[in-house]
Amino acid sequence: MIYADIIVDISHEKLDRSFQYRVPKELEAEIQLGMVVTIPFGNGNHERKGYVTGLSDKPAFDISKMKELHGICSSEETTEERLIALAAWMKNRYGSTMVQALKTVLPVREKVKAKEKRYIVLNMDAAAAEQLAAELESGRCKARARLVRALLKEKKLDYTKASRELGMTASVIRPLVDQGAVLVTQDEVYRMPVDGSDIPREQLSMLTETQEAALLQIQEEWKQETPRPVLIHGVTGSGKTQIYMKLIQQTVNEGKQVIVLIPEIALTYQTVRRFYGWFGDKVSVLNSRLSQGERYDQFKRAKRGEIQIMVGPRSALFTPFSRLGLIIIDEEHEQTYKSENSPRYHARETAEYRAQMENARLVMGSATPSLEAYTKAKDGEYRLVKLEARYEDRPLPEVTVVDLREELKNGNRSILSRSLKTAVERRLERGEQSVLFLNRRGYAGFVSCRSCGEALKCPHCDVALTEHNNGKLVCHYCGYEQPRVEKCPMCGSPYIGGFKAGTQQIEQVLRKTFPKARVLRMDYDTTRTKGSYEKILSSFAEHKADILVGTQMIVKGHDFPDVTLVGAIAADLSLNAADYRCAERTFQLLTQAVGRSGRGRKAGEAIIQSYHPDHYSIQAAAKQDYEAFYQEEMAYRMLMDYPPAAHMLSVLASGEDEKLLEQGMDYLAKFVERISGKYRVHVIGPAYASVGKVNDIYRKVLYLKHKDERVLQDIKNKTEKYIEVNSGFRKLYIQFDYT
DNA sequence: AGCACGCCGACT
DNA sequence: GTCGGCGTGCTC
Repeated sequence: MIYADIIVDISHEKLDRSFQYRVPKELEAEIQLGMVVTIPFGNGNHERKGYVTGLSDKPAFDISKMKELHGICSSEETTEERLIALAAWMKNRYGSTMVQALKTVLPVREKVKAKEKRYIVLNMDAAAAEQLAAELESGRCKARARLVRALLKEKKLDYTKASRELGMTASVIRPLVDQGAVLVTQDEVYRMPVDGSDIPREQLSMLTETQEAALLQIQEEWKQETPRPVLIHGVTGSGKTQIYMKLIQQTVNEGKQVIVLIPEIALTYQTVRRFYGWFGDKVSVLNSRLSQGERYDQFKRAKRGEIQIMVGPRSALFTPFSRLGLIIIDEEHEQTYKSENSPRYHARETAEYRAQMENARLVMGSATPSLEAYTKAKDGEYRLVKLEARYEDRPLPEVTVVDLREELKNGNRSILSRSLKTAVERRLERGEQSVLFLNRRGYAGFVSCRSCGEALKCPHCDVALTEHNNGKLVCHYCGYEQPRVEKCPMCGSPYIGGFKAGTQQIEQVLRKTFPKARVLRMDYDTTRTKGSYEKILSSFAEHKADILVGTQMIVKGHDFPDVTLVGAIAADLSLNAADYRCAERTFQLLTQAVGRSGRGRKAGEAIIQSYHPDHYSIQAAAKQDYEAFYQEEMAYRMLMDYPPAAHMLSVLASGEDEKLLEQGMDYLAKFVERISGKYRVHVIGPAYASVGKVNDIYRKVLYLKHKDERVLQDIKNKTEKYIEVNSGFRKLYIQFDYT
């Protein structure tokens, strides 16, 4: 006897789990993981669709109460099945549940139905409704009267909103529907995220010689029997985009479809415009601001073959194309390609798998490839294509690294070094623009005591509080607020204050130092409202300001031809993050920043301020020398057994009970040591996670390192089982992640 | 989501 | 007692 775990295709959080059904004898040979089946469900035994998420020969439920599944839906939806197979792979690779993997791969199914616009409307005129309401009130039907009254005020009510805000349940609404008093309707109109119809069509521009050579190499690889993924290593401004466009065009001409992944931050109106300009209505663009409904519409259009090209962030990878021919990942090194939620998949790996599964090609590009990808390219797993020349042979900007320690020794306590100050002055005189950025990733403008060194922390989240302009101290995790303090709560010293390194402070310094300059600020605070991001960028592009100051978001992918100076205020803020990738991130950011200078006809300059001017990531970035950085960084990773030299698995546990968490993690660490003895796995921790406490939930983490990924996978599977059978872990939430 | 169950106030 | 509204909980 075979039993199948099935996820019911109904959209509700309550049904977010699987149910077990008997598989009829005649279907035993045929049934497979990921298939769509029909099942009787619920009290009325309504027939519904479900997905097979597990098969077993042992029942996990009282057999006398178990129903038998009806049949297999003939695989009309082959794309869907392939995506379910992808989900199954993700489940194994990243260690999530099948439900979570399915939800990631088929957001269509549950999210859509949940968000599908259903409305309640009156089915009678106002007078009749008024009478009905009165009748219902005089009777005992208070809830129904409430609904009718609400409908009199607002003739179209959102179904879910109505049930939440008015406390309606189906048993209130249904009798009214049966009675014919109201109607439940739903509209199904495509909502276009961006209307591309008014954007003029453009011809693809001619390729330069170097671009043409790169294109030929890629096409040559595609002619191989089993084409490898291609990694384009092209310096900033070498024109990778033009190559992508040619490849997309070629693929579409072959009658196949294309997915283009772009980091969220680069999905600006400019980018979207370019795609529409080149490919018109063959393209659809996704972004995270789209509602679930809008997103679903675009997926549906893709499934029906109405579009051939999908552009979007990480999640666009799951576009249900049936004839997928090419996946492009731009800015392959970007952190956003790694999902933060379970399954914590990486878009590069997952794209590689999907491409292989569907016989599609994969092309990645970056000016600063991730160590993982570049290592694979070096090992011949990926085909490496280099694109060295800068577009129109523009020279690289001249880079100066300023030692901030020297500045302090010479009595300059300002955020601006003397060289940066004079450089900005020169731009102002010449009417050119400057960009100054502060890499505050993972860093907050904390308040600390200069006498005991203690920083003020959030009582719930154990992270440093950030000082805002209004004088309040705010926790960026949970939103906790407290007024500014005059004395250090630890030692009573009055010497307590902020570390003045936020973009706001820099903006103030700039305004004071250059009173005539027009300064624009762009950071998380100024880009929160809709459209403000584009507004700031376009007003700077139109030269309505002289200086743009902001966080790293300003150095990603925007072309400002009049910018001839880029300054990194404190390059080493990111170097001090508690993460083995901090040098890589610093190098990437600085390289990108330097590349932003001198994109127009005028020569550019870049100034990097740092307390570690000799660090290889800063030196290599200054010289735009990727290879030098790669050698140094790879040596460090090999020495320390960090990825990609070895593989690393993190086990993150969280729970409300700190004692229990501590005990559980210690047990887990011992268990892992015991079962991994013969493999010599390196176990680190357990330690508190970098954010040790969020909303009163404690978090601890354990790291495992080993050269062979399969060893870690084996340990992960065994640990998962151990956790499952041990009731001591019931109250802990445990997540695995390959970092 | 959709169904049964059971509680509770109103009326025979 | 009984009837019906309406919240609650379960679905293999």
